[in-house]
This record gives sequence, C-alpha cells and structure tokens, in this order.
Amino acid sequence: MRQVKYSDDFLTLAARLCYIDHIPQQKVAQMLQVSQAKVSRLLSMARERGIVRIEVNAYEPRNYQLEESIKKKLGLKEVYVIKSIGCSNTGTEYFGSDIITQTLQPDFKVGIAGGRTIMQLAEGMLKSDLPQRLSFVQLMGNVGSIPQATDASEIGRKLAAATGSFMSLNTPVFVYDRELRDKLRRDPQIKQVVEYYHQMDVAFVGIGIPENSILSISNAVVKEDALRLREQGVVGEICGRFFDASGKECATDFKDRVLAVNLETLRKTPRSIAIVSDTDRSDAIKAAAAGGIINGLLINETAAKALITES
Amino acid sequence: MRQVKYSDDFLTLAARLCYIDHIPQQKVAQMLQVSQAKVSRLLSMARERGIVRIEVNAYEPRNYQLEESIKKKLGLKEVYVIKSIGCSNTGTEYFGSDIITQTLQPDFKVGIAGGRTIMQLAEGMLKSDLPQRLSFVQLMGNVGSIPQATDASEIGRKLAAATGSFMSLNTPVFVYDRELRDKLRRDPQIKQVVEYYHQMDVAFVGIGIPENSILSISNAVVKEDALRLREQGVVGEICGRFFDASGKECATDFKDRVLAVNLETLRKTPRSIAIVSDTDRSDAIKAAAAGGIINGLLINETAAKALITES
DNA sequence: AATATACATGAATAATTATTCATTTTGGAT
DNA sequence: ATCCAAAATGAATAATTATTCATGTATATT
Repeated sequence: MRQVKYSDDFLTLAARLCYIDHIPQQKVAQMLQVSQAKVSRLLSMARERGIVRIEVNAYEPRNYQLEESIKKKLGLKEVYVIKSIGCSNTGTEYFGSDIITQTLQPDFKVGIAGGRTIMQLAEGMLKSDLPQRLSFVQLMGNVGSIPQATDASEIGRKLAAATGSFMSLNTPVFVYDRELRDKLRRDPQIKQVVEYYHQMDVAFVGIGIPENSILSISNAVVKEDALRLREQGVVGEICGRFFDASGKECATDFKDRVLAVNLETLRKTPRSIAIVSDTDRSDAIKAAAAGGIINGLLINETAAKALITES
Repeated sequence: MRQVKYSDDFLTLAARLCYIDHIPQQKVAQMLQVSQAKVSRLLSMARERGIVRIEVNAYEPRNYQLEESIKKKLGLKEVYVIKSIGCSNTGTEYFGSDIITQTLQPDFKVGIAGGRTIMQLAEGMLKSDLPQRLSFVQLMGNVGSIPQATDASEIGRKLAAATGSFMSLNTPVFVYDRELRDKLRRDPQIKQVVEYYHQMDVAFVGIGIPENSILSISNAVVKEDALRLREQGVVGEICGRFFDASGKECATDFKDRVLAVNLETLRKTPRSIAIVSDTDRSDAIKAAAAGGIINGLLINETAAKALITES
C-alpha cells in the first residue's frame, strides 16, 4: 500500500489558488510544476477530503401550504406539491421522484401504471437511491402491440432491473370483447397477478381524462369515444377504468373489455398515489379522491393551483 | 432601476442542481428552460449573493518556526519564510509579494534595487492591492544600455504606474572610472536622488555573490572579476556594492566606479529588506545581516533551510 | 407617443476543466 | 537484482463553463 501522496497542505494550496484567488488551473499548474490534469485531480482530492467545501442554501422543492390546502379539500392522506420553476415542470419530476422514492422501503410491493407521467416518475426514481428488493407489478395491460416507453410493462421492467423484481400483466389493456376478457381473467398466470394486487403496499397511477391520456394518444380511445364517455358521465380515468364525479366506475363499453387492476382494489391499497402534471385534470383528481380510488397525490405547483382555484 | 429579476429561490434551485447534484449546466438549462449561458450567469449571481459558498481551509504560506530561528541566528528584525511547494518556488513570489505589500503604508518612500528576485517581487506586488501614493526610488544604476526587465528603473516605473511616483537614477551601475563617478555624483539631479535615499521608509534589495547575480548574468562582472573579488574577501553584493563577511564594503576596483545607494545609507534605513530565493547565498545573507546592511529578509523555505543548516 | 439608454438574452465562441489513454514510475514479491 | 501489478503521470482530447457579441426588451426621458 502506497502512503498518502499529497499532504493536506499541498491540496490546500492548490485549492486556495484556484477557488479563492481564482487562478486558472493552467497557471496553478505552472506554479506548482505539475500538469493541469494533476491540478484538476488535486482539486478533486481536496473536495473529497473536505479541504474545499461547496455549500448551497437548502432548496425547498415542496409547497407545504398548498399541500395542506389540497389534503384538506380532497381528504387525501399524503400530498406532495412540487414547486414549478420558470415556465417548465421539468424540475418537478426530478424532485418528485426523489420524494416518492424516499417513501419506499425495502421489500415493498409496488404497483405501477403506464403513461407519460408515471414514466417520468420512474426515470427520476432510477436516478435516486432506490431501496433494495422492491417488487413491481404491472397495474394495467399494454396499450398497443408495439412496446412503448410509456407502457407499464416497460416502466416496470426498468425499475426492476435497478432493484428487485417485476411481475408483468401480459395482456392488452383493452381486448375485443367481454368474453375474451373473462377468459383471460380465468387464466392462472393472470389470476396470479390479480391476486398480487391485493398485497401491494403502494400503487402509483396516472389520471387521465377521456380527451387526453396515454389511451387517447395511442388511439385506444378516439375522439368519438371521448364524447360518448363524457355523455356517460365519465370525469376521469385510471388504469383504463373510467369513473364518474363520485369516483364510481361507469358502465361504459370499455368496462367489460379492460384488463387492469380494478378500482375497488386500489381503494383498498394502503397507499394509492396519483401522479399528475397537467392542469386539465382537476375534476378527475377530485373524483378519484372523492371515491377513495386514490389517497395520495404528487402534483406540480401549477396543476395544484388549478386544482385549488377551480370550482 | 429594474427590480431584482431572479428570486433567491430560483438561484438556489440552479445552484443546488449544479453544485450539489452535479448536473451539467446544459441539462439544468433544459430543466429551467433557459440557455446554458444564463445558467452560468445564475450561478455567478448565486455565488455573489452568498447562496453558494465555496470555502477552503486556510493556507498558511509562512514557516513561522524557521522565521524565528533565522531572526535569532542573524539578529534580524523581520523575517518572512515562504513555504516551498513541490520542487518549485514559483508560489513563493505569489505569497511573498502579498506579505510584503501588506507591510507597506500609503505615502511610503520605497527603495527598489534591480535583479530577478526583485523583479518577481514587484510583479507579485502589482497583483496585490498596493497602498496609495507610494514613492519609489531607484537604488542602483542600470546594468546595461539595453533596458532589461530586471533593471531597477524598469521595475520602479511599473510599480509607480500602479500607484504613486518614481524617482530614477539615470546612470549606469558601473562607470569607466572614479573620476566620472565622482563627477556624476556632483550632478544636481543625481544628488537629489541620493538625498532622497536618506528619507526612505523601506528598501528592497537583492543579494548577489560574485559568481551569480544580475551583474554576472549581464557580464558586468565576469568570471575573472569574480575570482579577484573572492580573493579580496568579497562574500556578497548588494546594489553593486561588494562586502566581506563582516558586512563591510570591500576595497575593490568596482567600489570607486559604482553608482548606487551606499551600504551605510541602507544601514540607516528603518527597514532594509533582502529578497532571496537562491540557496547559494547563505554566507552573503549572514554577512549582510552581521554588518547591519539589512535588517529584514524575505526568503523561501528551501533557501531558509540552507541558511540555518550551513555552518 | 418617440427616443434613448441600460439591461437582458441566447447563439456562437473562447476559455477552462475533466477524462482518456499511452507511458512511466513505484513499491513490493520473488 | 529482476520482474510484476498497481498507481501515477501528462499529452491529447472531450466535456463543460464563461464570455463576447449582436439583438431584443423594458424603463426612463423627453
């Protein structure tokens, strides 16, 4: 084992010249008779050893006040409102994912829906330190035959690769008719998944509206469908299940053809958390909360304000 | 006046992402929906506002222990030993200049010799915050007809340009014979300079040896001269004046031809400080101290160790 | 309102910093 | 001593950051 090569004194000198006197590394290199590359390395060592400390005031990503308002108004157990910065919500996923990740514990069984918002959440979670041995389970069938990054299966696979396992639901989200749906539900493999739903510690779902969701984007629900759904009293959608203003699943033509966790199961899951980033979901969120489909919400400030302001 | 455009919160966010999470500015720019240039500016603002603080352990450039040893051994009033770092002494001038500059006060009358070491000192001083209205005076004539950066006149001019004024000694350091020297000394302009010497608050001089000094480098003193000087008891040189081990000026053929402050004047100057960076000057330094030609010393650690170790 | 002025902005670019890679050095282990 | 593996090194290069510059925008002043 080689002894420590560089004295604190030497590192302190390099650090002082670069960080206090703002002398470029090239010149410091001349002064110290080493290469610029080494100065860069010395500085990195100095930071590691704590000779250089870069401190930044704490940034508070959450708007606690709004969180409390929403908790109260919608009767939710947990609400996270992520501050919107600039005109974008890009930072939202960054902090949102981190906050959500911190609420997970090793060996948790985690339900995962599909959609853009959940995908972004997952991407952020992968950058955080995920707990060990998480079990992910796919909450809804796949939206099309061509795998999409927004599919619950894709998202679950990636998460599981980082920590733990993944149980997939190998079906489309909507099948042709009720008969096929029922047959699939009797399949042992599918049954196993559905049983697993009852053991979830937490479920992460997106909230859609007839006109705008991953289903409409992929044309699983087209404009005419949306109109009809609205006529049938639909206010929102979770995992391909459409519900009315009271949070009850509506009797639509999709209801008998959907393969996904059912709303009653979500209602019984200890933590059922909706992840929302759009501002046009206020009514859907309220309905889901009213019906107890969700008891938690991760939302950005802009959407949260819309939620509080409207109605 | 425009109001403050960016909230602390926004700057804190940018700073946090860059400095804590180490996300490159380009990506932070996307997250915040601004250009990378702006992120760079935001960070600069954050540092300015104190939202980001970069702290470095204090670097101590001086070796106080050696300073005390040398003070005691040579009976000097002020000694500054600058730590040597790596194999070079480049950092020495950097810190040495700064320390010396801090001992100067506005309106000081400062004597300046020539030579490489003094030149480097001056270069460093120019980078420091010099006090107002310093008067510099040239302690020795010029070494050649072609202006050199190491000439006292060049050094003084530069310093004066930064703060205050400069009085030059418009003569060669060595003239042809005694008669010419004496005539020059009677010249009113020269006399004025010499009179000024008596008012100096501090003098900065280099210390040479016959074989190695700015005089030998410029061939004003050649190898044969050096040999002869050694035979005549010369141990060191300050401002073209050669002295023996007791610090008394030797009766050499240069003595009658030199145009420079005389050693007696230096002896009476409140602060007469030698700047030394080479290790082969130990005997010369001791002699100058013994004779009271200098009462102060700025030296690097390597040379200081040689000084303490030898004899 | 019209104009001037200072400030703000981002694209392009310059400057700086970090990393890669080929080579050398170092400190053991024979 | 001789060899080996690990670590260190700097030149070249890639990546990142800061600055310049041309243009746009807001504020103040006629």
